[in-house]
Amino acid sequence: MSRGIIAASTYKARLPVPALAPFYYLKNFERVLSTIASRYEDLLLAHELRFITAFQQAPLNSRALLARMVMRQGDLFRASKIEYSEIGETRAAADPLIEAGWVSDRPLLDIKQLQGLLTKAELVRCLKLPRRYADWRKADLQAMLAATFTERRDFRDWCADPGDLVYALLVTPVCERFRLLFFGNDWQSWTDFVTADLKIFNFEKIAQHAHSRPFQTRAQIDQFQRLRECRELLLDGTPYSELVRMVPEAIGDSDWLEEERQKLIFGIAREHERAGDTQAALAMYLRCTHRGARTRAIVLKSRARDWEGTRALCLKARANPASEEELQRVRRILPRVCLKLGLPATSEDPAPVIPEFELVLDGRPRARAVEYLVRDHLALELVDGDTVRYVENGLVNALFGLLCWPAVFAPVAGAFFHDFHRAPADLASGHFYNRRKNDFEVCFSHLETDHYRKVIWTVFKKKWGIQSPFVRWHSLDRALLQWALDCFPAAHLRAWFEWIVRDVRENRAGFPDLVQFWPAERRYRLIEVKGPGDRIQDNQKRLLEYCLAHRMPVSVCYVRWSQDRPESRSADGKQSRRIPAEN
DNA sequence: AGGGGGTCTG
DNA sequence: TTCACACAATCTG
DNA sequence: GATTGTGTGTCTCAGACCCCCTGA
Ligand SMILES: [Mn+2]
Ligand SMILES: [Mn+2]
Repeated sequence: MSRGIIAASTYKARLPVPALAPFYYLKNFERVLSTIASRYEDLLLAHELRFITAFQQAPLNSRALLARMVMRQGDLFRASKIEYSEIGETRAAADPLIEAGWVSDRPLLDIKQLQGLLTKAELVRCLKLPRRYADWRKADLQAMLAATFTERRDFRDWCADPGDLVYALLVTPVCERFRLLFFGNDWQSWTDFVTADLKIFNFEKIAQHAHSRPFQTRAQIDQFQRLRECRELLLDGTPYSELVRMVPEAIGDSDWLEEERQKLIFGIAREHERAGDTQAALAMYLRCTHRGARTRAIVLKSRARDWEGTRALCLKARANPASEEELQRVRRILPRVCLKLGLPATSEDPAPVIPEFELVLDGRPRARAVEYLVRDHLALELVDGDTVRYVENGLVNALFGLLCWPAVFAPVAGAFFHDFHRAPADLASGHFYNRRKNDFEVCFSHLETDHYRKVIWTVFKKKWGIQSPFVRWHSLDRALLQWALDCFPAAHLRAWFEWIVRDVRENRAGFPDLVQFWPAERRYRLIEVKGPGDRIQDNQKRLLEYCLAHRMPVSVCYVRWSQDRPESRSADGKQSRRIPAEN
């Protein structure tokens, strides 16, 4: 084989790989540092300030290397994998950031760290192992090597490769804290800069003056980190007595931190419950303000056969329900409890009857999601099969997100911290709607005239592709939107939207699987598909009942496979409630 | 050699 | 920091 | 029937790369 052929066969045609500008990471890290320095001027500790100052005074290449390491995953990097354009071509003989101990260019690596840096083939070559080890599975190789090599060595002492070295990032604690100060959470990372700059994700632009800082005091920062530790301990199955002592005291000066704290307490109570320690769980639930805590307390009390206590809690919950779910569960539990106590069951309106019909389909079960089969079956008889769509929550959420775009991204204090928000920070907080009531009123008022169609189309075109918690762009197209605007009455839109803002977290999900449009008649219906063995979920039931109360055309389609025997479901009185599949 | 799963990349 | 589904196990009346 | 918990498939940004498996 000639060299040319080898070269041609090993050459990988590189599709347009996005390239980052020279010193890309440095520029962004400097932006971050100056943001943090000015925003947290009053809160930074001496060693954090010292780091910032030392960084800013270091020479270009030195800064670029550190910035590159901070903003990428991991804390060990092979020099040969870092492009010159990222950090510059030459390195100073004496690097002040290395001398200060922020970075090391000769870290001692154990065999496992070395293995993380090299492929299996490279590892075998570097360690001068017999060629046959390259055929071992990597896990076996790792076990064998761990037993053979127990010492830590500099990379250049492990490998005879003179051209390469390894850098280690040693300031991880400070950088992790800066990440927290910048993003206000611990799930976002510096890679958001990259994905945003490459236009992989587009974020709504929030005016700088509307940005706030997530932490107002040093104590809040410490409390957040404490909560994070507790969450990790909880996952590790730490003894609860120890864990409970770790939980911070009530946080009076930050709503969202206190909510995080309550969420942690709820999680700990949940673990108590699972471990069978009902007493402790109940006590924690009763003191916990996290959504759902009171519901759990009701369940535990009724399980303990404390009927009086259960009833008292139920009545309290019914008078002031924390959520639709709580109300639903109280409605189910309270009659049973009253029965136990010999009290007359409080009269409730009977649950509305959800229209349903049955569809008998051929074909193998499980071949494809049953929703698609029903969609295609319904589409068969239509001129335009596209008018039946499998949308689930996507469509109504998108309409809501488009009409209410200005409210969702309203510059509320404490909602936006940086340029990478998919949603305001308090979206799921329970205060979300109240803090934007006026903005939502403006948006909803468009529904009183035909104006809302224009508003939705305008936002659709103007904001296309921008991340939103309610709009998933790839599941939207113009035809779908057009039919939705033609066929959904404004009153129905308003009812759905009010349902969503009532409890964003809980009520944005549960919409039926399919939507069918009759554009000529400006008519629609929603269909929840249920395969055999699938029953209506609680949140679907709540939404369907709400829709029925607003006289919307919703129904449930029960699917039966043609080779199966008819279910008893169709044998009893329910048959009469069926509505035909057509119309 | 080729496919699938997982991870990293920009 | 998904959501919905399929299925199993358990308890209750 | 109610309830809870489990696993799974779907979504993730697409493509390159690594590792492992299968089967000629
Ligand atoms: Mn569904
Ligand atoms: Mn369904």
